[in-house]
Amino acid sequence: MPRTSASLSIGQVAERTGLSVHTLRFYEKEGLFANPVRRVGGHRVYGESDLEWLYLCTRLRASGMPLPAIREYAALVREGKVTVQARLALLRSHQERVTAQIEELQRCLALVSRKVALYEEQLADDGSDPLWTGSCLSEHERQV
Amino acid sequence: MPRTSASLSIGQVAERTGLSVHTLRFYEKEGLFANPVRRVGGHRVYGESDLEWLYLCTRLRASGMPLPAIREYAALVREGKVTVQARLALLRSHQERVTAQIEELQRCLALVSRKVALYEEQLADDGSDPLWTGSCLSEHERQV
DNA sequence: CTAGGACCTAGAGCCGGCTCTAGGGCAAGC
DNA sequence: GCTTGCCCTAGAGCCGGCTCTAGGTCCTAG
Repeated sequence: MPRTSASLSIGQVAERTGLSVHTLRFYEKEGLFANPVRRVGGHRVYGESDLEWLYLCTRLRASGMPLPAIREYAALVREGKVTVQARLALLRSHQERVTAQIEELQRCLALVSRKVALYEEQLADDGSDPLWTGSCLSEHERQV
Repeated sequence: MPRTSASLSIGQVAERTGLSVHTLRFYEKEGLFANPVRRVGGHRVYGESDLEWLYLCTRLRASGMPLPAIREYAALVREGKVTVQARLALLRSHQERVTAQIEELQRCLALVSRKVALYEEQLADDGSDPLWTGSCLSEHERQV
C-alpha cells in the first residue's frame, strides 16, 4: 500500500497549496481533515494524500461549498466505504448548486455584455456624428 | 420625457425586487443610488427607473461585484454622459471577472462530476460483484 | 382616542471565512 | 550562548454584506 507520505511541513504545504499557514491550521480546527494530521514533536507533518485532499478542498471552496459541508464530507470519508452513498448524495447536491450558479452567472454575464455593447454603441455614435449626440440615448438603465 | 415614476413605497419595492426593506435602506446609505430617492414626508418614494436600477444592482451583486464597485458605477451614472468610457471600462472588467469565474466553476464542476462518477462506479461494483468489493478502490481521493 | 401598520433614523449584531497577534518552544548555525 | 527561523496554541480582529433593534413619526380605520 504505497501511502506515499513525503513528509511535508506546514510551511511547505502552504507554499504548494497556495493556502496560508494560518488557513491550514484553521481548516484543521474546523475539522476539514479526513486523516487527522500526524505530529512529530508537536509539529504537523503532511503527506502527499493530504496535499490531494487539500486540493480537493480548495476546489470545493472555490465552487462555493461552505466549510461545514466540507467538514461533513471529510467526516464521511473518515468513516470509510459504508458512507459512499452519503458522499455521493453530498457531491451530487453540490454539483447541482454549481450548475445552477454557472447558469446564474451566465445570465448576469449576458446582461453585462448587453450593457457593454450599448456603451460601445454610444461611444461610436458620439464620436462619428455630433448630430445624434446626447439626449436621445442618455440613459439605457431601463431598456435592459 | 416619460420618466414613468409610478411612485412606489419602500415596502412595495422590497416586494418587487426581492430585497428586504433593510437592504434597500442599506444600499442607499452605501451610495448605490444614482437618483437619490425622493422623499415625501420623510418617506422614500421610488419610481420605475429605480426598480430597473435595483434590478441591475441585484444582477451585479449576484455576479460578485462588490458594493464599492457598484457605488462607483452609480456615481459615474450620476455624472452623465461624460463618464461613458469609465463605465464601459468598469463593466468590461467585471465582464472579464465573471467570465473567469464561470470558467473556474466549470473546472470545479468537472472535478466534482468526476468524483460523482467514481462513487457511482463504486456503488455499482459493490452491489453486483462482491468479489471486487473493498480495498482495491477504497479511496480515490488521490487519483483525481 | 387609540390601535395598527408602514415608515423613519442611528447604530448594534451576526455570519462566514479568513487573518493576525501574543507569547512561547525548539533546533541549527555563527 | 545567542540569533534566526520555523513551528506551536489560544484567541482576538477584520471584512463584506447584510439583518435586526430601539425608539420614534405619521396616517387611517374603528
